Parts: sequence; structure tokens; C-alpha cells
Amino acid sequence: MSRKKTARSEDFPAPDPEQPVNLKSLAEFLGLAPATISLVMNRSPASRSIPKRTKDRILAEAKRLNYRPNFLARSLRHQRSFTIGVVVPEVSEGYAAMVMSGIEDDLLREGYFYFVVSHRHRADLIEEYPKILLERAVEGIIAVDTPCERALPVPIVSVSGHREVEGVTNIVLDHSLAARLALQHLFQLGHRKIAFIKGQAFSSDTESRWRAIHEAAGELGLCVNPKLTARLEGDSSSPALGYEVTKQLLNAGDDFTALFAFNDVSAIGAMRAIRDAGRTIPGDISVVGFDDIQSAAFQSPGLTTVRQPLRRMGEIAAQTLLQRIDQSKNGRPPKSITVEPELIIRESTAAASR
Amino acid sequence: MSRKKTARSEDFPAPDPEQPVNLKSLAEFLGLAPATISLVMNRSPASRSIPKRTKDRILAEAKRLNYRPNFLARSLRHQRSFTIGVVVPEVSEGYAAMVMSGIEDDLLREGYFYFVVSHRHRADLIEEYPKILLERAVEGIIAVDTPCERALPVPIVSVSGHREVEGVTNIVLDHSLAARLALQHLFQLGHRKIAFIKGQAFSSDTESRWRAIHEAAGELGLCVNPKLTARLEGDSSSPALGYEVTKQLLNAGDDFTALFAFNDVSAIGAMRAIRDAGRTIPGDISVVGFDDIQSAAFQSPGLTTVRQPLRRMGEIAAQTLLQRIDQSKNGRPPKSITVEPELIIRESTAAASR
DNA sequence: ACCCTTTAGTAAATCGATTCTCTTCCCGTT
DNA sequence: AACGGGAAGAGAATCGATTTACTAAAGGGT
Repeated sequence: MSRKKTARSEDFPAPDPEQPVNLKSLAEFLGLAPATISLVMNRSPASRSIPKRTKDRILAEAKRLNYRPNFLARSLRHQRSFTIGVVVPEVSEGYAAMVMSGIEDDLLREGYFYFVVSHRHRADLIEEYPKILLERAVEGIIAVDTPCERALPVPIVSVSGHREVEGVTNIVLDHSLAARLALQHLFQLGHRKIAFIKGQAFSSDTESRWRAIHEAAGELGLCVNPKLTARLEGDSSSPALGYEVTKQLLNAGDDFTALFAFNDVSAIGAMRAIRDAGRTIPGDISVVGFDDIQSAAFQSPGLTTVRQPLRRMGEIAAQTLLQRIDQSKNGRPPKSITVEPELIIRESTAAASR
Repeated sequence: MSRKKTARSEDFPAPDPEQPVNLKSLAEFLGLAPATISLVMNRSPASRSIPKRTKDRILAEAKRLNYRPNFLARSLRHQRSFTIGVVVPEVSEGYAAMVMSGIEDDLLREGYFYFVVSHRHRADLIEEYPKILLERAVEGIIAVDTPCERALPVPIVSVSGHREVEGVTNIVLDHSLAARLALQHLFQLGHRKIAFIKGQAFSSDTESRWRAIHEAAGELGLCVNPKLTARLEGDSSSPALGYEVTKQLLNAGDDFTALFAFNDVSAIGAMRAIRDAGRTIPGDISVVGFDDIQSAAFQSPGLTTVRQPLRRMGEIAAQTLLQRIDQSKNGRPPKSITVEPELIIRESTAAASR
């Protein structure tokens, strides 16, 4: 029992240089049982009876040998992976990147890590990735601008999700307010003939945003002219899409003094198209975007836009998910959390000329 | 032995609805030993002796009950996590997002997932994160624009890393070519008085890019005027930084007809500053950026810039890392891999007026 | 009838840590 | 002298899958 105790640290200063120390080797080295060390290292109440001398010896030696408990073993034992999955359409798209940036902070602070997967709007991947993440033992999933149809055995938080699905908490923008902010702004500037660019069908926000626009227009006594309405086509995230539809709008004949685009990227394309057609912004046509991506502020003229608090939405998503993981099954989770948009007025909007 | 075999699938269609099936329960259900099932499921050569009838029965039942081997248990056994870590300065920065987007494809195809952590240039986090990732049992690390000082027990690939560190493979841009492309372009347009915006000290590219500029200038017989040289300060990634230093350059008195910025973000700020000073682009001053972020093409005038193949760099990083993981220790890994930049000429550059 | 080879699997160790249940040993009481 | 009880720590089961070594029965050849 005491023969091993003579193996003091000074005798074997550097142990096996190859293999990282594990509990067993540390135990052998200390002449103690793995169980004892585990209890002490985890400050378990059961280590009450271990004298401070021994505790200190264990702690000191663990630190000296740089012992790190094997995460996988621990996870297996506790049935907890401290990992969540984040599903996005495309990492490099700005929208998703911004949300992810908000997600990270809270997660890491609580000791969680996250896997990222991007599906690029491929239906099979949208279906498959959540399952693969589950196999990877994630404890929850955050879906960004990605439809989740089926209930899963882990909590899900969907950023910009609109469908009501069992087990899914939606983080949504107040689209009514967003539409009102934008249209009121244009209305007050005297705009009555307003063109619209709708989003692609796959974007979760498209429908509710469009409904909100109709409502807000109704409240203001504006009419939404179908001839002044275009829809983005194609899944690229380049302003070229906005450029194309705006050219069509301009050529279609019906006059307009303002354009409300589905997002900033298409608004930027629209601005080009408008200028290419020989019109000025905001002199001839005012333009309002949506999202407030970084490029919006970098345009000239600076793009007036409805800001979505994307980073904040990421933070809320992470917090909500962690809460739900913590008290799993404890009470019904909130169905949805609404965040408020903000109108950022820059130089792309001005009083209507006609 | 055969009493269990009578438990045909039709008798118990839906097993325990709560608990996910594990190997043991599946084995019990089939009246076989876990070992047998494992061998068959993994198509191990040792399953040679199992008759096809039994194999089919196992496979069918596994599928019906939706059995998925527990990833953690498997990882523990094999000492493989199929996970790598990606360290970036900031997820939402475009540069990192683009590289990540390239990383993802190859990784997922090979069954790997990745953790993302962002350090926001905090020295303690840069030091700490790789260690935490190691605790999480990652099999390799990709560092994007992040210095890695010390050798780690796993392969590391550094995108835009320049230091030679044991165990680190650098993916670097050919900065000499980049500088030559930009300066030759400006030179051919007749520019002789060129201003420069250097990068922040923390950016890994700053030094080598600056050396390359000196070299290229030398080759062309241009001189780099210290009075026409500014350096970005502060770690925000807003064009405001570029705006500030450009204002100083313009006020400093020394005349210039072209500006070569450290990156597109600062170039965009610079363009604003130039216009605010009453000069035109490219009439009075030509501007060249670096990176070719999405916003570069969206500017007006469109920003001429040196494109880094960021997505490609991500792909190469992932491929290289996977190779190194695969044949660990097998031969010395490449010290560095160079990729080539491309000059994207848009409207922000034109012939020098004076 | 005996031995050898397949066939059809199974038992048990292992990966590394956790945790509940036991032993001892020793000290102080009655 | 016997007993209770706390101190100090050891043992063993467990998480779920993998894998090597082994067994038991059946078939085939001489």
C-alpha cells in the first residue's frame, strides 16, 4: 500500500512523453485508485472523507502531468455531449454568419461547442442533416432560415422559422412592424407608386413578409400594384438577381418612385439597374433594403434599410436552446419569440419627385 | 436459444417509444449477441461465417427499429472523433466565412464535422482555444488568419499563416504575385504616385504583403513614399478605419493618383473619404482593394481588387488536413502550399490624370 | 469410429471516466 | 471487551460499441 507512495514527483519528472496521461496511468503513478482521483478532481461530495493532503497531492500531480479527462469517455458516461448543431443555408452568406456570430458567445461560455452544416437549399440535405447531427449526439439544434418539418428528440430553435412545429421554438422578426416602418417612411416622403421585390419561395421569411406588406399598405391606403411586383428567382446570393428583376420592372412600363426590396443584396443589384437605366437614387427612385448587412452601409448612396438584429437573434437562439436543454421536459417551451426591426435611414431614400 | 428467435418483427411492431435502440436492446430483441450484430453491421471480415439469412434479418431489423450506433461509444473505442476544430478571428467577417464555406464540403464528405471558435483577436483566447479543442478530441485544427505558436499533438493547417512552426502546414497566397499584379496594373495606367494602406499588426498577412509590395515596386522602379503610407489601427472590421487613414493621407499634403488598400473593407472606406474630399474615383484617384469580398463588386464604381481564392483555400486546407490525419506520422507534411491571386479589374481604376 | 475443418455464433476485454457500494483500519466509548 | 462510527480509499458496475479469442455443433473424409 505504501510502496507506491514512495514514487514522488521528483523521481519521475517526465512520464511517458508519447501517450497523454489518462486516469489509470495517473492513478498508478500516484499509487491510488482511479475512483479516488475522479472524486477529488470533480470535487464530488463523496470526496469529503479524503484528507486535504491527499487532495492536494492529486490536484498538484494532475496539473503537473497536464491530465485532461477524456471528453468522449465523460460524454459517454453522462450521456451529454455539450454539443449542438447549427444548420444554415450557406455559411458565407452574411445573414447566417451574423447569426452564428451571436450564437457563439453564450454557447462557449456554458461549455458548449457547435457543429455547422450548410445545405445550400438542397432538400435532401435539409432532411438529412438534422438526423446526422442527432447521430453525432447533439443536444439541440439551431436552424437558421431553414424549414424544419418534423419533431426531433432534441430541442430545436429556428431563426426565421414560421411554421408551428412540435418542439420547435421560433425566433422571428416582427414583420408587421418592419413593413410598417419601411412603408410609413416612404409614405411620409410622398411616395405612392411603390415597387416591390419579393423573396424566393425557399426563404422562410418570404410569405410572412409579403403578408405584412399588404397589411401595412392597406393601413396607409396604399395599393400594391401587381404590375410593380417582382419575385427573385434562383438561389444565388448575388445582387445579379435583384438587377435582373429591377430591369424588368423598369421596362414593364408602369411608373414608380420607390422600390422596397426583399433584402439588401437584391436592393444593391436594384440600385445598379436603376442607375444603368439612367435614373438617379434617390432623386428619381428611392430604394429601401432589408437586413442591414455590412455592405448596406458601404454603398453610395448609403442604403436605407430595415435592420434585423441578426446577432441578437443568434444570442437569443442560443440562450433559449440552452434553457430548453437544461430543463428538458420541464414545462412547455415558448412557441415563438419576436424581435423588433429598426429602420436605418441612409441616403437612398428622399422625397418623391412626382 | 430458440425461444427468443420466435420474437418476430410482426409480434412487437413498435418497441420502446422513449429510449432510442442501442446495440444491447437490439440484440435482445433479435435473440443474438451484441457482438454478432456489431460484426454484421460493420461488414467486418469476421462476419464471413454468418449466413446471409441471419445477416439480412439483422440488417432489416436494425433499419426497421432505426438503430444508430452511439457515436460517442464508437469514438471512444476507436479513439477517433471525426471532428476537427476551426479557429477564426470572427465568424461574421466575410473572410473567415468564405474560407469556412470551402472547408465544409470535403470535410462532410469524409464524415468529419467541425467546431468553430472565434477569438476576436484576444490573445488569451488564441492561446486557449486550441487547447480546449484538443480536450474535445479534435483530430486536427484549421487556423484561419490566426497565429499558431506552439506545436500541438494533432496536425494543424493554417490559412494565411506565415510563421514556420513544427507540425503546421501553411496555406498562403503568393503575395509577390499579388503585389506585382496590382502595381503593374496601376503602373501601366500611368500611376507613379501611389499611396498605401498597410494592415494591422495582428493580421498575419500584413508583413509579407508589405515586403512583397516593396519588392514589386522596386522591380517597376516605383518608390514607396513613407509619407504616402498609412497603417490601419483598431480591430473593428468596418470601413471606418480605412476612412480615417485615407482622410489623413489626403490632408497630409503629398499628392497621389492611386491608392492600394490592405483589403476591400478599408478600400471601401477610402473611397468614401476620397469622395468626401471632393475628388472623383477613378478620375482623380484610382483605388485597388484586396480580397474581393462580395461588397467589392457591389460598389459603385465597382472596386478593382486582388482576389484571394478564399473558398479554394478552405478546400485545400480541409483536404490537406484530412490527408495529414489519415497518414499521421507518415512522412514529413508539406511546410506550405501557395495559391495564386487574380486581379479583378472593375471601375475604380483608370489612367492617371497627371 | 475418429479426426479435421467449417459454420455459426458467443464471451470477455477494452476504450476512459464516473459513481454507488463496500472494506478496512483506527479511535473513542461504555 | 465489544461496539459504533468516521476516515480513507478500493471495487466493481456502467455508459455503448468493437474485436479478439474462443466454443459448440455439424459435416466430410478415410
